[in-house]
Amino acid sequence: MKKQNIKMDKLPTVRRLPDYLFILQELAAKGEAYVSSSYLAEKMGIIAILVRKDIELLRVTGTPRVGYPIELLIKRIENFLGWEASMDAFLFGVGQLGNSILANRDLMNLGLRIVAAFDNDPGKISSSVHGVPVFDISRLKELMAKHDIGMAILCVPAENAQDLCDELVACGIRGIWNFTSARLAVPENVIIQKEDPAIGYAVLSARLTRMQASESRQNIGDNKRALNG
Amino acid sequence: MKKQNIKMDKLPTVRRLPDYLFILQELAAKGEAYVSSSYLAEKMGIIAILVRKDIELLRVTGTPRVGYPIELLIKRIENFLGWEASMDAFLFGVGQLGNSILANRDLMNLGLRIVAAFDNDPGKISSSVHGVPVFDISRLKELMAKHDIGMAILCVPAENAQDLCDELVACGIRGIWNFTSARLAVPENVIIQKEDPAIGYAVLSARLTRMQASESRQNIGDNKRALNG
DNA sequence: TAGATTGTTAATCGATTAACAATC
DNA sequence: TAGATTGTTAATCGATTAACAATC
Repeated sequence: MKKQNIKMDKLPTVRRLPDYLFILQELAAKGEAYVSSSYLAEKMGIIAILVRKDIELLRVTGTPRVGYPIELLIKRIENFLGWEASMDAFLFGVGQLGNSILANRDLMNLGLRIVAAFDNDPGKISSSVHGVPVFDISRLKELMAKHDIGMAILCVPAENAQDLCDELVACGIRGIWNFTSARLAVPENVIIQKEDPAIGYAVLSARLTRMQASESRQNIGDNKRALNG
Repeated sequence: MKKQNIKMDKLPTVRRLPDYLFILQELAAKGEAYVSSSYLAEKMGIIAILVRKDIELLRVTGTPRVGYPIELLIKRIENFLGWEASMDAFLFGVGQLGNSILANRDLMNLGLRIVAAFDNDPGKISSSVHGVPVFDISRLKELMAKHDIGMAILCVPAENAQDLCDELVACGIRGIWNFTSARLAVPENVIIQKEDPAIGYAVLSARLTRMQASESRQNIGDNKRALNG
């Protein structure tokens, strides 16, 4: 049971790919065939050379003065992410958070198919929440055998997360998308992706704090200038 | 209107701080006074020297053979993130996602106080959702004047996000936590933190794909060895 | 041809890791 | 004193950025 899985190569690029994909799909829908690195850069808020480097990684070559072929870019991004085929998933914990993930159309559009949800509250067992059947957690093994499940989405209370995780690992799950605040320990061959709102909150807080500090420094500077002037 | 705000310095460290904080608070609750870098490293799944570098950035010094003072670490992390005081926020869009954020106790514990929520559906206006009053969006300006709001949390449909964002900027908001899939354009002095589940999904997908590929390569290797043997 | 845009090679920058001296 | 752990300095690594040649 290790806490850390193998490091992902090219992580910054991978993190940008969904955004590229979204922009490219918009262009494709408008009937565009080619896109320049500078166009993508402007849309993404990054610089063009970085876009070209990302595209180089996707092994797509462009044409000077024309740009890069949009359909091929889309195909290569999907290939890079393993998104050519849709992925079947189970979701655990049909509370507020679980519900909001079941309702998320964006993830569906990216090929995530939540084929069943689980809860241990008998009141939540039902034939369908956002079109997904909800089962008692006791039926996990039975239903795992019936589906080819690529990942489990965890939205249960943090205190139940490790136990559930162990059960999932025992059932042979390879990917866990962890929306709980629990730090899960898993074997090396299981991949965990933790989704922690505290991180985004921390980054935003830190930037706001820095900005306010720099503004008040500037104000002091302004006052000084005013006094000097 | 620029899409990109100024780059955050020391972003990788900032992203680790909430996790440190959580571990340190657990230790403090158990009555511990000191912690070693190797203990923190093991809990976080990183190496000890990286922990020491992060702590160096927090300007906390330790004692050889004893470790680092836990209370001071906590204080310095909170200071670094601007978390000494709680932050008042408005939340926009009381759908599934908005509800799940209103229900999130972890964020409350980090000092985020959502003092009001807004929606344009009359059916959702109520005196309290998870203890937070829900107002019609028309009352935004009036209520902005009454509170010292540090950030806005956006959970509205993506197609309404830019309009709302413009209105918030006009009201003087400085920080926007964007849970919609919209790419928002704001002036340079407004900070946006986008929370995009597609990124986590992409990283997990990519790692699963890589792992499967390396495993099947290994199997081929095994077969070859078997054939050769 | 002229000019825009890609592709390549090198430089820079920042984060991580290593080595080891200092210190309790 | 011996040994564990911090603190410092340097090395490495990977991502970003710059410069410019190649190409349509």
